[in-house]
Amino acid sequence: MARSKEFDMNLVLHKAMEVFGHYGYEGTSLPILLEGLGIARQSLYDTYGTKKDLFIKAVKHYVNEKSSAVVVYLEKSESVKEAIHAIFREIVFVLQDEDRRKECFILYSAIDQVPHEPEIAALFEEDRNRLERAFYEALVRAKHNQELSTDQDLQALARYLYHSRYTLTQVAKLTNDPKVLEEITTVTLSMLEA
Amino acid sequence: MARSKEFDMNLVLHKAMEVFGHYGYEGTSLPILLEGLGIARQSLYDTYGTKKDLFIKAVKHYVNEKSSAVVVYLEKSESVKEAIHAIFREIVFVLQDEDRRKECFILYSAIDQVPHEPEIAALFEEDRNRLERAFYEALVRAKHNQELSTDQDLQALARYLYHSRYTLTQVAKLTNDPKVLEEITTVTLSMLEA
DNA sequence: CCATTTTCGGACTAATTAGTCTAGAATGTC
DNA sequence: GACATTCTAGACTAATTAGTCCGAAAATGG
Repeated sequence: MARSKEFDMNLVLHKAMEVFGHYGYEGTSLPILLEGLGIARQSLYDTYGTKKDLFIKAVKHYVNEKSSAVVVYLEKSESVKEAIHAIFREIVFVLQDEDRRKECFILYSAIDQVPHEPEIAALFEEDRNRLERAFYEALVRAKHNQELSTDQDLQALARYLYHSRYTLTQVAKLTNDPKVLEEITTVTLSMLEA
Repeated sequence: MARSKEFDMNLVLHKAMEVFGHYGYEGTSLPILLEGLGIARQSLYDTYGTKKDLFIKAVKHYVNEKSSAVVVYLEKSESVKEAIHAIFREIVFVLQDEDRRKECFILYSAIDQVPHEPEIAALFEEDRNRLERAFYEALVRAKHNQELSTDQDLQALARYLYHSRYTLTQVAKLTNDPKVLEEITTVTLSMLEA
């Protein structure tokens, strides 16, 4: 028999998120990428394919992981409002952590590639459909429960929530003040109290 | 005497916004940039300096131009609410126009460079201070006029408005549907009716 | 110990990068 | 028409780019 694979796929993908998030897709050179991943050049090509392949893998992993958690929250929670608050609390919390925030910025780099990489564009279209539906259904449920009393268009509100979550990483790029993220989130979610 | 300058600085800067906005700063190669600008290589270096110099000039021009208009709106308008609506209507309108939207995306590329280019970071810090103050003072005025009846923290609301305007370009990157921008803006500004 | 596979490191290529230089054509003022 | 300046086009450099190839070291299970 032979030597067994020793790369932890998950770990490497998370490191890739950090590197791509920090330098952007085009801004990440092979040497920088390899140093960030801690593996040799040949190992990258053997195991993950080209730089673009790895980028797409990392983006898919990030988006799917986060979005799945959001869907679970929305579907399982007793209180829809509390679920939504928890979802935003989570992303704000991560963005406030000096270390954990790093990988979030791959989202920004990924959106940057939407016009140039059809696979990335398709990924976000699917993600948007999935999450907008999840938000919408949760909002409908909350309305029926009388948990929600707003008379807003729930479809529009769902879209608003979907994009608001993602735009927090842009806000985080513009300021390091953790308070700002909280303030903005507070205002954003006050929408649910109308 | 001699031949006179023939480049229209404004025109070239706007073309630069479109190119950098489309390809991103790192994604824009010299050949692509020159073709987009419609000038020769040497003319670029003679007139605008390096690629980075031109990028920074274009970003500054874009941000200052747009933000100055916002400040004017906020200071001169009779109705603060109407001014804010007009400000958002304007950006949504531009983002809906197939041609005019192109240059808006330099904002996205610029924010991408905030962690790497101190001059860009300083520009946004100044811009944020200026606009948050302008929004805040307008909101205070509206509150005194009884035009605004919300009991939100006006400082937080000002920050929210500042970032909401900028995040619209991220939304525009994710979808071409012009209706989405309107919907999201409607929800965003419904905040003022609380 | 052996066979197999993984990993590594460095050499290598071909293309592309930003930026400089040069020579000449175009343009405007006197 | 003479002169100063701008603009262009292309050659050129030195560095960097992504990706391939090769040989040896390391590790694993039989």
